[in-house]
Amino acid sequence: MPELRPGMQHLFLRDEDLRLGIELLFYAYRDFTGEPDRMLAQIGLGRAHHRVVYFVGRYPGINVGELLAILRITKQSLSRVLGELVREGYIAQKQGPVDRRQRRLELTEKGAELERRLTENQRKRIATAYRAAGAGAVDGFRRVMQNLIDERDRAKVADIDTAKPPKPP
Amino acid sequence: MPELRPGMQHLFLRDEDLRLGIELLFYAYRDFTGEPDRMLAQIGLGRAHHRVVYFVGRYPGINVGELLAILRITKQSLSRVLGELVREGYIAQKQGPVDRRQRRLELTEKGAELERRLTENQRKRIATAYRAAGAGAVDGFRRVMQNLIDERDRAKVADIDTAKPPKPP
DNA sequence: CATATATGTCAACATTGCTGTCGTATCTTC
DNA sequence: GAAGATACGACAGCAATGTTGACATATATG
Repeated sequence: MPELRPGMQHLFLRDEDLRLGIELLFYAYRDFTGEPDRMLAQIGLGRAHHRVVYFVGRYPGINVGELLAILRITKQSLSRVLGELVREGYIAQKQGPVDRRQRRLELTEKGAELERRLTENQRKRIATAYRAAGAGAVDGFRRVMQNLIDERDRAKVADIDTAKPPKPP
Repeated sequence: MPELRPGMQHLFLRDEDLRLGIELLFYAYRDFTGEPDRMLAQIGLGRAHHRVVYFVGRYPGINVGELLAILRITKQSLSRVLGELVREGYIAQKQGPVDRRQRRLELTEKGAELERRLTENQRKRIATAYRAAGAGAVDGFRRVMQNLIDERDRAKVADIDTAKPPKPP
């Protein structure tokens, strides 16, 4: 490593350094989603359902448009998944209090329980990795990940220091 | 942050800290794959093709079984994607020199060119994020990501310091 | 009232995973 | 050399999740 001063602009990056980053993302994501996927399969749901349940739990009262902006899928794709979750009693819809065209989404008790089961797994994986890597590493992890995200969504993922309340964008 | 000493075992992790990690992985992966996906769509290929082309480029002469172990998909799934890549001249197969049941895979010139175009995009995104986050952050990023990966595959992603030659597992 | 916005819906299609089954070539072992 | 294991390929069918395109309805806004 040429230097260790953070903020340095002249980082010397070999092809191998960059490929390592690419591969870390591939393997980490593969394993991060593996176990929840298996749990979901047992109740006839998929990863897409997890995403919806996760973000509805994260931002209670979020509306469909905001969810679409986070997931970056078409409303038709979301509609199918969301419809199933509503029909099966995981998610409840309420008319928007100010704009009545909106559907504000919330987890039911059943939905909250599913979300806990699924996310608990990922929470544990993260916690284990954080502890194994150490607090200093966690900060670096966050900084790099933030910068991997498209600039327009970077603020959406609140940094721990600026600790914003979990509000929809 | 309670401490900054790496290797610390008593990291205090709030639910919010862990959710941030979960979300960073979601958003980063979403954006990391976005642009290559769009490029692939234009030539009638998908993300699965990118993965295959990437790892064949990374490990020239890799055989089917090794590729399956990396991708963690069934051979039937791989077969479809790999077959297309071979038929369309992106990948060449050679009989294994010692075990003739094996197919050793290699990129053709056309395949190497595709791999360059696709991966160049991700390489740039990584490089930009590394530079924005600083060299110290890069090290932390790697440590956390390594620990997110299933233990049995952790060695597969060589750490930069232990810099193993790119050899198939 | 006119227009824009938020959402839902129907239909058709592509990609990428899965299971199950069978076949062939080749290696290994007794 | 025969028997069994292994590496790979192929066919069939299915499910999840994404896409486009078109159209409908309710509500907000000017």
